[in-house]
Amino acid sequence: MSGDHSHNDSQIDSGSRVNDSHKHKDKYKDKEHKHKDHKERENSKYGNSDHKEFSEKKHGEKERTKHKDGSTDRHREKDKRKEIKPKKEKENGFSSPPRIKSELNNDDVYHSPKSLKRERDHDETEFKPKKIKLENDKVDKKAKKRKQDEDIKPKKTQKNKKGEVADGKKKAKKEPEEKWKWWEEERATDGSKWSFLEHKGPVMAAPYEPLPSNVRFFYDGKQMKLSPEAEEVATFFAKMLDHEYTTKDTFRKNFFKDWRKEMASEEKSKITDLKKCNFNEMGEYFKAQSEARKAMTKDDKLKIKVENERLLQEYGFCIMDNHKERIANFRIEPPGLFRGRGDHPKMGMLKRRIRPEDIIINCSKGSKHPKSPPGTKWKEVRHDNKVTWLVSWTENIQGAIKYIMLNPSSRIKGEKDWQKYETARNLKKCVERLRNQYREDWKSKEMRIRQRAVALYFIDKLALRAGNEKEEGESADTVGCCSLRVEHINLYPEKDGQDFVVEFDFLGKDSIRYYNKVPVEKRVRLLTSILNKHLQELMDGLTAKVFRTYNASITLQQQLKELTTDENLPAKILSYNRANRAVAILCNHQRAQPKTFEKSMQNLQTKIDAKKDQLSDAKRDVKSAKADLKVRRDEKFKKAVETKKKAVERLEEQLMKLEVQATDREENKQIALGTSKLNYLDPRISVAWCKKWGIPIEKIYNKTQREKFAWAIDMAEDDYEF
DNA sequence: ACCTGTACTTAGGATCAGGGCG
DNA sequence: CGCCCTGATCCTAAGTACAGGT
Repeated sequence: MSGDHSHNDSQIDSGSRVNDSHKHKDKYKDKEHKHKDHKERENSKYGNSDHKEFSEKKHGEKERTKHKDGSTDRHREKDKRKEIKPKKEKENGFSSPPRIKSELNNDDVYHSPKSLKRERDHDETEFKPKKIKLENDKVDKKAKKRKQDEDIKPKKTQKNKKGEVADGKKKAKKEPEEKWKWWEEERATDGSKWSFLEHKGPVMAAPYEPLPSNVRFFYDGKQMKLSPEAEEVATFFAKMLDHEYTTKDTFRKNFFKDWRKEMASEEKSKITDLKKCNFNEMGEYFKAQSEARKAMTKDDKLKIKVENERLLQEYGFCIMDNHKERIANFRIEPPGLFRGRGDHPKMGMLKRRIRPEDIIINCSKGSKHPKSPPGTKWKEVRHDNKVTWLVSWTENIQGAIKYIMLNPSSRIKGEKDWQKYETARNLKKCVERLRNQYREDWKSKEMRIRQRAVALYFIDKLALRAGNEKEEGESADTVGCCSLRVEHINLYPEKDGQDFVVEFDFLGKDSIRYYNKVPVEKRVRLLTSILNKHLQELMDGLTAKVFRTYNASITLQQQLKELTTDENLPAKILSYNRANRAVAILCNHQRAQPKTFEKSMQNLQTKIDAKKDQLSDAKRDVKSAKADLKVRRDEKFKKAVETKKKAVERLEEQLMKLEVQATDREENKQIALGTSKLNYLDPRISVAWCKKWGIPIEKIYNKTQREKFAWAIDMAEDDYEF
């Protein structure tokens, strides 16, 4: 932790969220690339009470954006043409080396990638996508089939479309057909998400099993038998006994209030104070259960595994348009106590059991729709092919709708993902124009324009999230760009040798702290709907989040270019991870340092030391073998020398691997790479990199990831340019 | 203009499983 | 061969975006 909380002491005009931006603009402009962004962040999930007060509310107007037809089609047409990009490219070729290397603990050294990335990108000029009509005229390359970047447009057409409804019904053929390449097919253009959909419905939560009678509950020291309803809720609490949640006031209060609602009337009149409740036996019981589970014979474990597999086979797949597709979450969420993240006002509330009567099923009219459990009814069975979900219900804590949808490997998710990256690539083509524009807009005499421009600037430069409005008191107090409040920012005319530094310190999504100091200006206040409306006018399909995708992907591409050296494989992988890490830092993807981190680091160090010892022994052996050889030139000794040398080499390689691993792990202790890899990085960049350097894709993507990115793995060539 | 509801992506932590190791 | 760690998977909360109604 950098522990730098200095922001509180020197309040420079915190009230001036007013725009006097332009004034400093020019200098910023020029020095932008020389400054270093200090980016530090600390994990402060759950906490950080200093962020609590609201000195003001958001306000402002909201606007509606009408546009868009169906949505899917949004990007359709434009995406049709394929283009061949000229190799060129060098995103922003410029220096400002990211010292990814030392980023940790060196807050003043590490330049958050964003700053490097954008200082200038001359793309625009250099980036001239030509829309080449011809099919693969570009035979050049391995005359492969599709060339990387024809945008989302699929070329290999096929009939389907209307025909689907019909054939859909005939049960997808044997299915596991040879890996279906949906990306080679046409997409629907009418806003429909599917033509045929059949599934088995959700797996309901297991019914409550009352505790054995020897597991007792005590109130005020006296044993008390609870009604099953009250007992079930009590077990939820008992299961969390050693979690710190149960010590929090809000949690306890919410829990107790909801618990009492489930009590029978005598229970309710007796049990009036949570502090007098003793759940220990219950807690112990569950602990014992989980111990027992761990200790099960492998036979029993196997049984469970088989059963799970059966469930998966039966409920884990659906038929959508002739293909059997994996469902992501086919189980209904079981009841329990709500665990919000951060300082959530509703933590501890009872998340109630979902009954069939709460559930809406969505499927094809002509399909065999799932039957509700005996004696029950679904709330509704509908046939809406304008949406992708199979099952939905309304959750009782926030009143939000929950859905069962398909796995990321499915066509329906994959297409959308692909489209997302194409939109980001479109942004690449006009990002320079947009940047010039918002810089111009800083000078506008209209406050709204200036605010909008400043917000956009931060979203672009710092990859902040949009910051939708939230209902106060309904969830943790977190913000994004458009909802930042004065107390989240401090302005310093001068700090650490830089002029006009803005210091951000706020809790973002999931109550993850964002802390960063950056030279720049202004303050913001507007609604995301207004911002997005503006963005939409600038580029079809553009919204605030596209900037995150764009900046993440472009940063990866650049960093890979910059960091990859012609070394051994582990070193290359390290480079990849560092490039990935640069993105994760940009996007502020954090994780709690693993509890076992120190220990595992030590273990690794022990291994390294041992390896070093072995190595020096081996080296000594080589020497003595050589000496022997000198004394007596003889095949046998010669061989011995060779063998020993080999051993040294092997050990050196192993040592190097371990050291790389240690470096990687250390640099990564508080950084989560998975989120960006899964959601922000155009997978084609990674695939191309692997191809270019001859690295097996398995080193970068695990099985699940390869499934999700099958489309990219299949289509990207080594020269793919984002 | 404003509000509400819906759909879908993004997110970190909890839990699980299986491979390496003493 | 059981134990320990790690990476994979599961879980579901918390975001973004936009439509539609008034």
